Amino acid sequence: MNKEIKNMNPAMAPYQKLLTENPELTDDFNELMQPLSFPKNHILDFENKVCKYSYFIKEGAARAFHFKDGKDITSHFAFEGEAITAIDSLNGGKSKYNIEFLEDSTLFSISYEDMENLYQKSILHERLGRLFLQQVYIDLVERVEDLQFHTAHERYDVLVKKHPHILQRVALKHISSYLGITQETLSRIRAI
Amino acid sequence: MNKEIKNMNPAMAPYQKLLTENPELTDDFNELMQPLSFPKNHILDFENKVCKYSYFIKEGAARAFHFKDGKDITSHFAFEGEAITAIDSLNGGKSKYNIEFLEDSTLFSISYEDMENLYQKSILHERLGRLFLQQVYIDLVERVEDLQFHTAHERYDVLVKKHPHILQRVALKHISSYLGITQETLSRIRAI
DNA sequence: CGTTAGTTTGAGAGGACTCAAAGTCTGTGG
DNA sequence: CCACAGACTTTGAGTCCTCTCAAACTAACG
Repeated sequence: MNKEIKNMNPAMAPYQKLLTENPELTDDFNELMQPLSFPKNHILDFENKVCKYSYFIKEGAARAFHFKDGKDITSHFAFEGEAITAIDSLNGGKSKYNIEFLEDSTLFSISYEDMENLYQKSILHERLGRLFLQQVYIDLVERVEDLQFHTAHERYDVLVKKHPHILQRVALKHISSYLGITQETLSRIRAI
Repeated sequence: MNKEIKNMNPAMAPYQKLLTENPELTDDFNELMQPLSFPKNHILDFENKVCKYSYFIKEGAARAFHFKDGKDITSHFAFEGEAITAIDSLNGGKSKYNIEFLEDSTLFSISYEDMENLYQKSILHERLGRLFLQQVYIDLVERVEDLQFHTAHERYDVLVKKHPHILQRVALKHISSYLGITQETLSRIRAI
């Protein structure tokens, strides 16, 4: 959550605006966050387990992935200032996801339980949660549309344009599954 | 919002639980909702306009769609008890979506502005918004995964299994674009 | 400097697309 | 109540994109 505060720009998302206007919110979060660090390639294995934490990347990079028919499929990337979790455990069930660190990373964790307690602290805390979810929801709608009607080539172009840093920091095999295509197809797209 | 209250089941989503336990929340929403009705085929045209309302279907059905390269693409269906809006206007910008009613429909509308005011009314109101978004986010994650690595045939099977009512009430040409495939391909899948 | 992970290249198969045409359904006016 | 027009769906033929399987090349790391 720290980084967003520094990035004050006119197109700031509503949740970022709320954070800049209420620094105590960040403080409250920080109080409950546990600092952690993991080396490159470390895996948090939540498959068939209940994940009880959200992770906020301070330095480094991570991906969420699962296996489908034996194939490794990446569903999410997170870099500095971004969050990652086994999202399907958010309302208490077992997850199918794992989280792998793509670089030596430092991060903070906060348990869903602490987060729920924090939400009860004030209406502003609840609002932060709501506005944050609103933003990630809108972002995800864009991703759905991207997957729904763009060709592999178009999806790659969108990624290059919107998230160029991913290309520079993530192995192509992970990017290909994130785009919903094979490594070979991605390689051929890039060759053009 | 009304229908959810009636549907009490053990796997109730957290936001539904909150509503059943706090009927006043529903009352507050209902107070601000405007009843509306539209005939089949009626279109709410928000393309390049700012949409300021959310709609909750009481009776009937609707879809959100937009045009890509001249083609009509459905991104969302809503039936009794479900919500629909031009989602990309949620933080104030112009939309690319339209909403079409697929049956004669009665519904309620509530403006984003009223909704924001309602959220300020109490922490429970905020919480309802947060939990609702949490649920639709989780649902959307499933849809992303579905699009990301299932074949056209698998996506159709998922739809049949998870949302059989859609098949019975919506024209196949809309279902095909929702699945990200052509009408012809959908027809051939169904023929098997 | 060898081993392994990651990426590229090649050939062939299959799925989904486009364009075109033929059925089928639905609603409206006579 | 029937007939017709327009919308919707199915079927067909050919093409292109993406996949799989296989092998070669390249980079990273101990």
